[in-house]
Amino acid sequence: MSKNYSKINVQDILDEAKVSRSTFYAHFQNKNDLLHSVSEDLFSHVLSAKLHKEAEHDFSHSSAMDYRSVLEHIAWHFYEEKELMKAIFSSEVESVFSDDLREMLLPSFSAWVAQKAFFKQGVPTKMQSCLFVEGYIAMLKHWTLMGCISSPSEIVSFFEKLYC
Amino acid sequence: MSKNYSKINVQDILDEAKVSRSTFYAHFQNKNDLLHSVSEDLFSHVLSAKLHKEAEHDFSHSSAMDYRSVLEHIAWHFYEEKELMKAIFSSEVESVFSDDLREMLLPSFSAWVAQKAFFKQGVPTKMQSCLFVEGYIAMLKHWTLMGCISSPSEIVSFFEKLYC
DNA sequence: TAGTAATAAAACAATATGTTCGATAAAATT
DNA sequence: AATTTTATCGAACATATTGTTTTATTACTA
Repeated sequence: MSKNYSKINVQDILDEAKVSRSTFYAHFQNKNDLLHSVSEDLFSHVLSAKLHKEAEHDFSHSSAMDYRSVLEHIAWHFYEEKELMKAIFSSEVESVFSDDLREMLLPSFSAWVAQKAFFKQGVPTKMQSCLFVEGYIAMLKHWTLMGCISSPSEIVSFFEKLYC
Repeated sequence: MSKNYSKINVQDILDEAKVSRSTFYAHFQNKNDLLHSVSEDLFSHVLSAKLHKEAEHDFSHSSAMDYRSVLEHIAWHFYEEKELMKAIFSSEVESVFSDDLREMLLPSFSAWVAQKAFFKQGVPTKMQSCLFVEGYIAMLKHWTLMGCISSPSEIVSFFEKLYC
């Protein structure tokens, strides 16, 4: 954690993971590719139709259309991996990760805006979806960088107070 | 504008600007340094104490504490340089530029939150400042990438409707 | 145990970054 | 007008990073 994250190269990752250069490139095309697979691991199941019971937290009874459950679910994953999330958000790969996150979240937020869960009169719908997504990502980032002081549930409450 | 902006290197900039390698490095330390100076050019005067009359738009009578004037003033600059802004927001240097913008805006937003211009009960003050800044940057980015369809004044109205 | 898959180490090519130096042209100073 | 200072250029150079390839070795598995 001591080095400037914006200057980490492939070799640093290899040294840290004690993996050889050739092995790395057998599995990933490049640095970003590695990050995408981390995103995948983190979020592949979050927005899937059936949210099954998990050891740490139970979201099995919530519908995918229930924005509060979804947002809290995501926040829980950040909480569970807070060291990794902090490292990612502090680094230059932050933008790639945020892109993945944005892509995953936008369809849901669009639906929530359309269903008036979030909606503000007189502002273009598409703009609202985009900005609410950005807002939630910004909130996760700020929360993570501050050391995840509040609980995931409080984070969603803050979000509601700010944007609803 | 045809090339993928996320993969522009120093040589591309030199070719485009018809400037030699050695001349570039005589003026800038690296690619980011160039971008910082672009940011500087764009915003150095925006939050300065005396806003003087400009040809295109007159903000000379607005106080620096008047958030609406400041936000609209910034939006005007984006509007005037919309092609450049779009290029920047489409590229990998976007995060560096956004950092500059954030750094410039945060003190003002902190003040506005403290003065209750924006303020939401029950949310940490620091979090509010950060998220309002991010929100405004996200709005400028979205607006720019969509081709600056609305006017700067409307943008600020949208912002107020979403966040006040 | 024999065969398959994963990893390692090292050499390699390709690309990008940043520096240095001597020559040339433009601008400013006297 | 002559001189000095400044800005630019082109080219060569060192260095760092990326990604590929090859061969050898380890570890799993049928």
